[in-house]
Amino acid sequence: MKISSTVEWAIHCCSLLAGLPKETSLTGKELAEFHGVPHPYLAKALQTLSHDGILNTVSGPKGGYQLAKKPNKVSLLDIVLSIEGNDPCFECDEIRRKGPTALEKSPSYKRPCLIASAMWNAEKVWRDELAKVKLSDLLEQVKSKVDPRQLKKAQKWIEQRKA
Amino acid sequence: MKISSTVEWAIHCCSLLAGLPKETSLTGKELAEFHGVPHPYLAKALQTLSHDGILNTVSGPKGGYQLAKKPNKVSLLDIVLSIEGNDPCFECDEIRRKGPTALEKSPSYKRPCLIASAMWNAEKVWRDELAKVKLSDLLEQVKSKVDPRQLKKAQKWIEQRKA
DNA sequence: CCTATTGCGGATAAAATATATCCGTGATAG
DNA sequence: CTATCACGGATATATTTTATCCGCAATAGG
Repeated sequence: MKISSTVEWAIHCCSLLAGLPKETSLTGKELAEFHGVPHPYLAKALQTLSHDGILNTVSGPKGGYQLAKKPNKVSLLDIVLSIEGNDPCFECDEIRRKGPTALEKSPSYKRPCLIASAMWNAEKVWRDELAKVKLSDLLEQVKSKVDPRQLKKAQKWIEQRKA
Repeated sequence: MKISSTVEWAIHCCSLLAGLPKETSLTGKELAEFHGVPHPYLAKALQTLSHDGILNTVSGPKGGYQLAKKPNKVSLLDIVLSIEGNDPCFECDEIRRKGPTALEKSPSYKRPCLIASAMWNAEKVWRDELAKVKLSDLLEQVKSKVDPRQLKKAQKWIEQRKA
Protein backbone atom coordinates (compact mmCIF):
# COMPACT_ATOMS: atom_id res chain seq x y z
CA MET A 1 0.00 0.00 0.00
CA LYS A 2 2.29 2.72 -1.21
CA ILE A 3 1.41 5.88 -3.05
CA SER A 4 3.70 6.36 -6.02
CA SER A 5 6.28 9.11 -5.74
CA THR A 6 4.92 10.53 -8.97
CA VAL A 7 1.98 11.76 -6.94
CA GLU A 8 4.31 13.74 -4.73
CA TRP A 9 5.94 15.31 -7.78
CA ALA A 10 2.57 16.10 -9.33
CA ILE A 11 1.31 17.86 -6.21
CA HIS A 12 4.49 19.89 -5.93
CA CYS A 13 4.25 20.89 -9.58
CA CYS A 14 0.61 21.89 -9.30
CA SER A 15 1.30 23.86 -6.12
CA LEU A 16 4.11 25.73 -7.80
CA LEU A 17 2.02 26.49 -10.86
CA ALA A 18 -0.83 27.60 -8.61
CA GLY A 19 1.39 30.24 -7.06
CA LEU A 20 2.63 31.67 -10.34
CA PRO A 21 1.57 35.11 -11.63
CA LYS A 22 -1.15 35.10 -14.27
CA GLU A 23 -0.11 34.11 -17.78
CA THR A 24 3.12 32.60 -16.53
CA SER A 25 3.79 29.04 -17.58
CA LEU A 26 6.63 26.60 -16.99
CA THR A 27 7.98 23.94 -19.33
CA GLY A 28 8.24 20.32 -18.31
CA LYS A 29 11.98 20.66 -18.27
CA GLU A 30 11.81 23.64 -15.95
CA LEU A 31 9.41 21.89 -13.59
CA ALA A 32 11.72 18.88 -13.49
CA GLU A 33 14.82 20.97 -12.89
CA PHE A 34 13.09 23.06 -10.23
CA HIS A 35 12.18 19.98 -8.23
CA GLY A 36 15.27 17.97 -9.01
CA VAL A 37 13.43 15.05 -10.58
CA PRO A 38 13.95 13.21 -13.91
CA HIS A 39 12.38 15.12 -16.75
CA PRO A 40 11.18 12.35 -19.13
CA TYR A 41 9.33 10.56 -16.37
CA LEU A 42 7.82 13.67 -14.85
CA ALA A 43 6.60 14.54 -18.34
CA LYS A 44 4.33 11.50 -18.23
CA ALA A 45 2.68 12.74 -15.08
CA LEU A 46 2.22 16.23 -16.49
CA GLN A 47 0.67 14.68 -19.56
CA THR A 48 -1.79 12.82 -17.40
CA LEU A 49 -2.69 15.90 -15.37
CA SER A 50 -3.24 17.73 -18.63
CA HIS A 51 -5.41 14.94 -19.99
CA ASP A 52 -7.55 15.13 -16.85
CA GLY A 53 -8.10 18.86 -17.16
CA ILE A 54 -5.96 19.87 -14.21
CA LEU A 55 -3.26 21.50 -16.31
CA ASN A 56 -3.39 23.47 -19.53
CA THR A 57 -0.63 22.93 -22.01
CA VAL A 58 0.76 24.96 -24.87
CA SER A 59 3.01 23.43 -27.50
CA GLY A 60 5.89 25.09 -29.23
CA PRO A 61 8.46 27.63 -28.12
CA LYS A 62 7.17 29.71 -25.19
CA GLY A 63 4.92 26.76 -24.46
CA GLY A 64 4.59 24.84 -21.23
CA TYR A 65 2.13 24.15 -18.43
CA GLN A 66 -0.33 26.25 -16.47
CA LEU A 67 -2.94 25.35 -13.91
CA ALA A 68 -6.19 24.88 -15.81
CA LYS A 69 -8.47 26.02 -12.98
CA LYS A 70 -8.38 28.40 -10.08
CA PRO A 71 -6.34 27.05 -7.16
CA ASN A 72 -9.44 26.80 -4.98
CA LYS A 73 -11.00 24.46 -7.56
CA VAL A 74 -8.23 21.86 -7.51
CA SER A 75 -8.01 19.46 -4.57
CA LEU A 76 -5.32 17.01 -3.59
CA LEU A 77 -7.81 14.26 -4.36
CA ASP A 78 -8.11 15.49 -7.95
CA ILE A 79 -4.37 15.17 -8.38
CA VAL A 80 -4.05 11.84 -6.59
CA LEU A 81 -6.85 10.25 -8.61
CA SER A 82 -5.49 11.64 -11.84
CA ILE A 83 -2.08 10.05 -11.31
CA GLU A 84 -3.07 6.87 -9.50
CA GLY A 85 -6.35 6.24 -11.25
CA ASN A 86 -9.63 6.02 -9.39
CA ASP A 87 -9.79 2.32 -8.72
CA PRO A 88 -10.38 1.70 -5.02
CA CYS A 89 -7.21 0.70 -3.19
CA PHE A 90 -9.00 -2.30 -1.71
CA GLU A 91 -10.10 -4.73 -4.35
CA CYS A 92 -12.68 -7.32 -3.32
CA ASP A 93 -11.82 -10.65 -4.86
CA GLU A 94 -15.16 -12.14 -3.79
CA ILE A 95 -13.52 -14.91 -1.87
CA ARG A 96 -16.81 -15.42 -0.05
CA ARG A 97 -17.95 -17.13 -3.25
CA LYS A 98 -14.95 -19.42 -3.37
CA GLY A 99 -14.12 -22.52 -1.45
CA PRO A 100 -16.25 -25.52 -0.52
CA THR A 101 -18.79 -23.67 1.62
CA ALA A 102 -19.82 -21.08 -0.93
CA LEU A 103 -23.27 -21.25 -2.44
CA GLU A 104 -23.92 -21.47 -6.13
CA LYS A 105 -26.21 -18.52 -5.93
CA SER A 106 -27.52 -16.40 -3.10
CA PRO A 107 -29.38 -13.10 -2.82
CA SER A 108 -26.86 -11.98 -0.22
CA TYR A 109 -24.15 -12.00 -2.89
CA LYS A 110 -25.88 -9.07 -4.51
CA ARG A 111 -24.93 -6.94 -1.52
CA PRO A 112 -21.26 -6.08 -1.24
CA CYS A 113 -19.07 -8.22 0.97
CA LEU A 114 -19.08 -6.87 4.56
CA ILE A 115 -15.31 -6.72 4.69
CA ALA A 116 -15.06 -4.87 1.41
CA SER A 117 -17.73 -2.43 2.58
CA ALA A 118 -15.76 -1.58 5.69
CA MET A 119 -12.57 -1.09 3.69
CA TRP A 120 -14.32 1.06 1.11
CA ASN A 121 -15.91 3.17 3.81
CA ALA A 122 -12.49 3.91 5.25
CA GLU A 123 -11.23 4.80 1.82
CA LYS A 124 -14.15 7.17 1.42
CA VAL A 125 -13.24 9.20 4.50
CA TRP A 126 -9.67 9.31 3.20
CA ARG A 127 -10.84 10.66 -0.12
CA ASP A 128 -13.19 13.13 1.52
CA GLU A 129 -10.32 14.45 3.59
CA LEU A 130 -8.12 14.89 0.51
CA ALA A 131 -10.97 16.56 -1.34
CA LYS A 132 -11.16 19.19 1.40
CA VAL A 133 -7.62 20.35 0.75
CA LYS A 134 -7.38 22.72 -2.22
CA LEU A 135 -4.23 24.12 -3.76
CA SER A 136 -5.36 27.51 -2.48
CA ASP A 137 -5.18 26.14 1.07
CA LEU A 138 -1.61 25.06 0.53
CA LEU A 139 -0.70 28.46 -0.91
CA GLU A 140 -2.17 30.10 2.15
CA GLN A 141 -0.06 27.97 4.46
CA VAL A 142 3.05 28.59 2.41
CA LYS A 143 2.90 32.30 3.26
CA SER A 144 3.34 31.72 6.96
CA LYS A 145 5.19 28.42 7.13
CA VAL A 146 7.83 28.42 4.42
CA ASP A 147 11.10 30.29 4.78
CA PRO A 148 10.71 33.66 3.00
CA ARG A 149 14.24 33.33 1.69
CA GLN A 150 13.27 30.22 -0.21
CA LEU A 151 10.22 31.88 -1.70
CA LYS A 152 12.39 34.80 -2.82
CA LYS A 153 14.92 32.45 -4.33
CA ALA A 154 12.26 30.53 -6.23
CA GLN A 155 10.67 33.72 -7.49
CA LYS A 156 14.00 34.97 -8.73
CA TRP A 157 14.80 31.69 -10.45
CA ILE A 158 11.54 31.79 -12.35
CA GLU A 159 11.75 35.45 -13.32
CA GLN A 160 15.19 34.84 -14.71
CA ARG A 161 13.88 32.05 -16.94
CA LYS A 162 11.02 34.12 -18.21
CA ALA A 163 12.90 37.34 -18.81
CA MET B 1 -1.91 2.61 -4.37
CA LYS B 2 -3.20 -0.90 -4.01
CA ILE B 3 -3.73 -2.92 -0.88
CA SER B 4 -2.32 -6.39 -1.26
CA SER B 5 -4.83 -9.21 -1.65
CA THR B 6 -3.14 -10.92 1.28
CA VAL B 7 -4.86 -8.36 3.48
CA GLU B 8 -8.23 -9.50 2.19
CA TRP B 9 -7.36 -13.10 2.97
CA ALA B 10 -6.08 -12.19 6.40
CA ILE B 11 -9.25 -10.36 7.33
CA HIS B 12 -11.44 -13.21 6.09
CA CYS B 13 -9.38 -15.70 8.09
CA CYS B 14 -9.52 -13.62 11.26
CA SER B 15 -13.26 -13.10 10.85
CA LEU B 16 -13.82 -16.80 10.45
CA LEU B 17 -11.69 -17.63 13.49
CA ALA B 18 -13.49 -14.95 15.46
CA GLY B 19 -16.79 -16.69 14.87
CA LEU B 20 -15.61 -20.14 15.90
CA PRO B 21 -16.70 -21.82 19.13
CA LYS B 22 -14.24 -21.65 22.03
CA GLU B 23 -11.24 -23.97 21.86
CA THR B 24 -11.79 -24.61 18.18
CA SER B 25 -8.82 -23.99 15.94
CA LEU B 26 -8.20 -24.37 12.21
CA THR B 27 -5.01 -25.39 10.43
CA GLY B 28 -3.41 -23.24 7.76
CA LYS B 29 -4.41 -25.82 5.19
CA GLU B 30 -8.05 -25.72 6.33
CA LEU B 31 -8.13 -21.92 6.25
CA ALA B 32 -6.68 -21.96 2.75
CA GLU B 33 -9.10 -24.57 1.51
CA PHE B 34 -12.07 -22.86 3.12
CA HIS B 35 -11.32 -19.62 1.29
CA GLY B 36 -10.02 -21.16 -1.90
CA VAL B 37 -6.61 -19.54 -1.74
CA PRO B 38 -3.08 -21.00 -2.08
CA HIS B 39 -1.96 -22.58 1.16
CA PRO B 40 1.80 -21.93 1.20
CA TYR B 41 1.35 -18.23 0.56
CA LEU B 42 -1.50 -17.77 3.01
CA ALA B 43 0.70 -19.49 5.58
CA LYS B 44 3.07 -16.53 5.40
CA ALA B 45 0.28 -14.14 6.29
CA LEU B 46 -0.91 -16.31 9.17
CA GLN B 47 2.65 -16.43 10.42
CA THR B 48 2.80 -12.63 10.38
CA LEU B 49 -0.53 -12.30 12.19
CA SER B 50 0.73 -14.75 14.76
CA HIS B 51 3.98 -12.85 15.17
CA ASP B 52 2.02 -9.66 15.78
CA GLY B 53 -0.11 -11.23 18.49
CA ILE B 54 -3.34 -11.34 16.52
CA LEU B 55 -3.41 -15.11 16.22
CA ASN B 56 -2.33 -17.87 18.57
CA THR B 57 -0.73 -20.92 17.06
CA VAL B 58 -0.28 -24.47 18.22
CA SER B 59 2.21 -26.80 16.58
CA GLY B 60 1.83 -30.48 16.03
CA PRO B 61 -1.17 -32.65 15.25
CA LYS B 62 -4.42 -31.02 16.39
CA GLY B 63 -2.56 -27.75 16.08
CA GLY B 64 -3.57 -24.71 14.10
CA TYR B 65 -4.67 -21.14 14.56
CA GLN B 66 -6.98 -19.33 16.94
CA LEU B 67 -7.74 -15.70 17.47
CA ALA B 68 -5.42 -14.48 20.21
CA LYS B 69 -7.78 -11.84 21.60
CA LYS B 70 -11.45 -11.27 21.97
CA PRO B 71 -13.12 -10.23 18.69
CA ASN B 72 -13.92 -6.79 20.09
CA LYS B 73 -10.21 -6.21 20.70
CA VAL B 74 -9.09 -6.77 17.13
CA SER B 75 -9.69 -4.05 14.57
CA LEU B 76 -9.33 -4.06 10.81
CA LEU B 77 -6.48 -1.61 11.26
CA ASP B 78 -4.61 -4.13 13.42
CA ILE B 79 -4.81 -6.67 10.63
CA VAL B 80 -3.99 -4.25 7.82
CA LEU B 81 -0.94 -2.89 9.61
CA SER B 82 0.24 -6.36 10.53
CA ILE B 83 0.23 -7.51 6.92
CA GLU B 84 1.17 -4.30 5.13
CA GLY B 85 3.50 -2.90 7.76
CA ASN B 86 2.93 0.45 9.40
CA ASP B 87 4.89 2.70 7.10
CA PRO B 88 2.72 5.58 5.93
CA CYS B 89 1.42 5.08 2.39
CA PHE B 90 2.63 8.55 1.42
CA GLU B 91 6.36 8.85 1.66
CA CYS B 92 7.80 12.37 1.66
CA ASP B 93 10.92 12.45 -0.44
CA GLU B 94 11.76 15.97 0.74
CA ILE B 95 11.86 17.33 -2.75
CA ARG B 96 11.48 20.80 -1.28
CA ARG B 97 15.16 20.48 -0.37
CA LYS B 98 16.16 19.52 -3.87
CA GLY B 99 16.62 21.57 -6.99
CA PRO B 100 18.30 24.91 -7.54
CA THR B 101 16.02 26.98 -5.31
CA ALA B 102 16.40 24.94 -2.14
CA LEU B 103 18.27 26.39 0.77
CA GLU B 104 21.28 24.74 2.35
CA LYS B 105 19.65 25.00 5.72
CA SER B 106 16.44 26.53 6.98
CA PRO B 107 14.46 26.36 10.22
CA SER B 108 11.33 25.70 8.17
CA TYR B 109 12.78 22.36 7.07
CA LYS B 110 12.41 21.17 10.63
CA ARG B 111 8.65 21.29 10.22
CA PRO B 112 7.15 18.66 7.96
CA CYS B 113 6.50 19.52 4.34
CA LEU B 114 3.01 21.00 3.95
CA ILE B 115 2.08 18.56 1.25
CA ALA B 116 3.23 15.57 3.27
CA SER B 117 1.29 16.88 6.28
CA ALA B 118 -1.92 17.03 4.30
CA MET B 119 -1.40 13.52 2.94
CA TRP B 120 -0.57 12.11 6.36
CA ASN B 121 -3.59 13.77 7.87
CA ALA B 122 -5.81 12.04 5.33
CA GLU B 123 -4.13 8.76 6.09
CA LYS B 124 -4.80 9.32 9.77
CA VAL B 125 -8.56 9.61 9.27
CA TRP B 126 -8.38 6.46 7.15
CA ARG B 127 -6.61 4.59 9.92
CA ASP B 128 -8.97 5.95 12.56
CA GLU B 129 -11.90 4.68 10.55
CA LEU B 130 -10.38 1.22 10.22
CA ALA B 131 -9.55 1.19 13.92
CA LYS B 132 -13.23 1.70 14.69
CA VAL B 133 -14.22 -1.54 13.01
CA LYS B 134 -13.66 -4.57 15.23
CA LEU B 135 -14.07 -8.20 14.26
CA SER B 136 -17.01 -8.29 16.68
CA ASP B 137 -18.74 -5.65 14.54
CA LEU B 138 -18.33 -7.80 11.46
CA LEU B 139 -19.68 -10.84 13.30
CA GLU B 140 -22.71 -8.82 14.32
CA GLN B 141 -23.39 -7.83 10.73
CA VAL B 142 -22.93 -11.37 9.51
CA LYS B 143 -25.95 -12.51 11.52
CA SER B 144 -28.35 -10.33 9.59
CA LYS B 145 -26.68 -9.89 6.23
CA VAL B 146 -25.22 -13.22 5.22
CA ASP B 147 -27.35 -15.99 3.80
CA PRO B 148 -28.20 -18.39 6.67
CA ARG B 149 -27.73 -21.32 4.31
CA GLN B 150 -24.09 -20.37 3.83
CA LEU B 151 -23.54 -20.05 7.56
CA LYS B 152 -25.02 -23.49 8.06
CA LYS B 153 -22.88 -24.95 5.31
CA ALA B 154 -19.73 -23.42 6.77
CA GLN B 155 -20.59 -24.64 10.24
CA LYS B 156 -21.15 -28.14 8.96
CA TRP B 157 -17.90 -28.15 7.00
CA ILE B 158 -15.94 -27.19 10.10
CA GLU B 159 -17.72 -29.64 12.42
CA GLN B 160 -16.95 -32.42 10.01
CA ARG B 161 -13.26 -31.59 10.06
CA LYS B 162 -13.15 -31.47 13.82
CA ALA B 163 -15.20 -34.58 14.51
C1' DC C 1 8.26 29.24 -45.61
C1' DC C 2 12.01 27.23 -42.34
C1' DT C 3 13.81 26.10 -37.93
C1' DA C 4 14.08 25.50 -33.14
C1' DT C 5 11.38 24.47 -29.13
C1' DT C 6 7.96 22.09 -26.75
C1' DG C 7 4.25 18.74 -25.57
C1' DC C 8 2.11 14.06 -27.05
C1' DG C 9 1.88 9.14 -27.45
C1' DG C 10 3.79 4.74 -28.10
C1' DA C 11 7.38 1.39 -27.37
C1' DT C 12 10.77 -0.33 -24.52
C1' DA C 13 13.95 -1.36 -20.60
C1' DA C 14 15.37 -1.70 -15.77
C1' DA C 15 14.27 -1.96 -10.93
C1' DA C 16 11.36 -2.89 -7.20
C1' DT C 17 7.56 -5.23 -5.14
C1' DA C 18 3.94 -8.63 -4.80
C1' DT C 19 2.80 -13.21 -5.38
C1' DA C 20 3.80 -17.94 -4.90
C1' DT C 21 6.39 -22.20 -3.82
C1' DC C 22 9.68 -25.31 -1.58
C1' DC C 23 12.25 -27.45 2.04
C1' DG C 24 14.54 -28.37 6.38
C1' DT C 25 13.63 -27.68 11.36
C1' DG C 26 11.25 -27.89 15.65
C1' DA C 27 7.09 -28.88 18.29
C1' DT C 28 3.61 -32.16 19.85
C1' DA C 29 -0.35 -35.51 20.01
C1' DG C 30 -1.19 -40.22 19.79
C1' DC D 1 8.49 -43.24 17.25
C1' DT D 2 5.74 -41.39 13.76
C1' DA D 3 2.63 -38.43 11.51
C1' DT D 4 0.98 -33.73 11.57
C1' DC D 5 1.59 -29.07 11.80
C1' DA D 6 3.74 -24.25 12.24
C1' DC D 7 8.14 -21.69 11.51
C1' DG D 8 11.80 -19.49 8.91
C1' DG D 9 14.76 -19.05 5.13
C1' DA D 10 15.71 -19.38 0.33
C1' DT D 11 14.08 -19.06 -4.14
C1' DA D 12 11.28 -18.43 -8.32
C1' DT D 13 7.70 -15.91 -11.06
C1' DA D 14 4.57 -12.13 -12.18
C1' DT D 15 3.23 -7.60 -11.93
C1' DT D 16 3.95 -2.79 -11.09
C1' DT D 17 6.72 1.11 -10.71
C1' DT D 18 10.18 3.82 -12.37
C1' DA D 19 12.65 5.53 -16.15
C1' DT D 20 14.14 6.44 -20.95
C1' DC D 21 13.83 7.05 -25.94
C1' DC D 22 12.01 8.40 -30.36
C1' DG D 23 9.08 10.03 -34.03
C1' DC D 24 5.12 13.15 -34.54
C1' DA D 25 2.30 17.36 -34.16
C1' DA D 26 1.97 22.12 -32.71
C1' DT D 27 3.74 26.78 -32.75
C1' DA D 28 6.62 31.10 -32.06
C1' DG D 29 9.97 33.71 -34.40
C1' DG D 30 13.00 34.79 -38.18
